[in-house]
Amino acid sequence: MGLQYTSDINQQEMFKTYEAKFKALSDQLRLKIMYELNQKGQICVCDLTEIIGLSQSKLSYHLKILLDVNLIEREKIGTWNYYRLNEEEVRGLLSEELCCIFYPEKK
Amino acid sequence: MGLQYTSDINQQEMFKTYEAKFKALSDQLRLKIMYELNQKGQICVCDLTEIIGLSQSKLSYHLKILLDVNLIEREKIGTWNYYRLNEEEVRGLLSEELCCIFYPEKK
DNA sequence: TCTATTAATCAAATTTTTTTGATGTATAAC
DNA sequence: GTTATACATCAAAAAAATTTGATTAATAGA
Repeated sequence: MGLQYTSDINQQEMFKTYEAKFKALSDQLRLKIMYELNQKGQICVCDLTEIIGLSQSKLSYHLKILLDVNLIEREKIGTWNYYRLNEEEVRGLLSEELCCIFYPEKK
Repeated sequence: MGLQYTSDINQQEMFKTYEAKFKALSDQLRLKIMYELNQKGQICVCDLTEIIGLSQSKLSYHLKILLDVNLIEREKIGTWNYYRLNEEEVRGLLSEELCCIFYPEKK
């Protein structure tokens, strides 16, 4: 069992949190990003622009949205920023059927 | 090449489908609607306006968005339209932790 | 040092969503 | 019939998200 959200304040906070997470997922480009991160495990921005065919600033914009709601993680290595899925977060949000957009098989 | 072409099309269709579903969920009011439908099982629009405190036209607008992506179902009984969750759909999309926004216990 | 590459961020323009109030249709109640 | 309630839908206004191009800063290599 998860946490109990009995008070209206907490409930409203909870809805706000999930609103942001679902909003982050409600975009084809960002779903494609999630998919590619899942496929490749970890990618730098420079490679993602080629794979997805987005301008760099557009990609940065969408990555930030996913990062802000904790669906993906960033690691800086020298000049490059590598991104990967936050699998725990994704598993807590999405059905096993989708996890982790779109997980090839159960672990 | 034809195969690849076809699979890209399907993938794009898939992303479009999930984009719409997540977009429907990416709103506090609609999450609250989902929550109340889950709590009450089935509600008519007239009661929902009071419970959620929305104008009727606004509520109809948001219900249609959820209905269009198959997350909720409608049944007309006399003058009233009753809405309820589409549990199968919700289970196929969301984690057990959330299902069905926010399912009280596992079945 | 000078130059190229990586990538975040900003402001302006554009596009999409949401809200609001009004209207229309159907059923029910008197 | 007349009136009230239920609810979908429309068009215009308001609000929010996205795109674009430019700028900036940091690192790496010649």
